[in-house]
Amino acid sequence: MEDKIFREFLEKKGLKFTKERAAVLKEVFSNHNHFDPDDLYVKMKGQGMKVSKASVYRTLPLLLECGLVEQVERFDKHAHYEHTFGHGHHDHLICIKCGKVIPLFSEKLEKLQESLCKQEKFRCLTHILEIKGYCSKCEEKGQGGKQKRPGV
Amino acid sequence: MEDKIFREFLEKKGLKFTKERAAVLKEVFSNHNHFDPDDLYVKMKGQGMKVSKASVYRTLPLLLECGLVEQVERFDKHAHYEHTFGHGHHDHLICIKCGKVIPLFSEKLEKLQESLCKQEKFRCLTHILEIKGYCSKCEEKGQGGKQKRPGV
DNA sequence: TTGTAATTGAGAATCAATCTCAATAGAGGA
DNA sequence: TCCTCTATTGAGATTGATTCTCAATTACAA
Ligand SMILES: [Mn+2]
Ligand SMILES: [Mn+2]
Ligand SMILES: [Zn+2]
Ligand SMILES: [Zn+2]
Repeated sequence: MEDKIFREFLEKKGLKFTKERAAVLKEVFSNHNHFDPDDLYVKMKGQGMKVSKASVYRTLPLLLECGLVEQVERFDKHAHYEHTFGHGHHDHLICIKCGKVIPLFSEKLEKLQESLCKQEKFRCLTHILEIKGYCSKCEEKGQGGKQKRPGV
Repeated sequence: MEDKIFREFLEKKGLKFTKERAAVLKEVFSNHNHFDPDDLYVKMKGQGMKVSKASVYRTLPLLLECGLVEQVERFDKHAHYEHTFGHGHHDHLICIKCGKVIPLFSEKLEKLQESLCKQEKFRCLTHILEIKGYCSKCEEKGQGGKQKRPGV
């Protein structure tokens, strides 16, 4: 399914559905975790797949452009992604103590954003909402100890 | 005012309110624009102020920690900030064609986020909401032409 | 004044991301 | 099939923001 979408997207742009691009796509959709480009590259190499780092870095923006993946939690120094096809768009609650990422979706929230954009005559295409704080576990344990993700 | 806040914050941490830190603070509050660390450094140098890049990069996280500045629009490759003291928190609409950044604040939106967090038993501290699309001007001009900010 | 710890700046180091470029692959045409 | 043209690839070099290192300096309190 995502193959079809990607293939058609590439065709429309006069680009080819090569095995390297197919491999990246496949890996991206192999599970539902968030990932960063290097993770992906290492994992593919580990499985004996044939790709270069350059191809990974070149393919991800294409997947982004055709809407198969979205970027998430860029408070780290490098980009993170997740595939979105087959899921819906969602936002993220991020625990600054343990690093846990909790997906959040609210129709009401989405609608409200849309209506606010309309008021500004702004045509909204995408958005990123990241809420940072303490997850229930870390909250009850108290906030002592070292943050896993300082500077947030 | 912001001097007082910063000074007390530093004191509480056993850090000193040095002239370098004071200079960065002053520059950050000299106007209401968004900025990035290098801009700030160059501007300070241009005015003959005495700072190093290292001090700028060291001071900004402190200002972040004490709530005098917030980070915004990290879709560029480097960090951007704005001072928030004396303003309220607000979110941003970002035009992917011309790069314009439109501040947005909605009490309703903030409250809704809070209540969603409560449902998840998540203690929310901060959040970043960035909505990307076309501003009214770019929308009416049509979307032809090259994006100023590709990859968004 | 002296001791101690924090701070500073210059430059080196890091490291994600991008770019370069020669070698390849693939599609279509002759 | 053979040729040509263009897109693609990977290895490695390069970039550029940020962080780190470390010797020199400063601030402060005893
Ligand atoms: Mn997610
Ligand atoms: Mn703003
Ligand atoms: Zn947690
Ligand atoms: Zn615009």
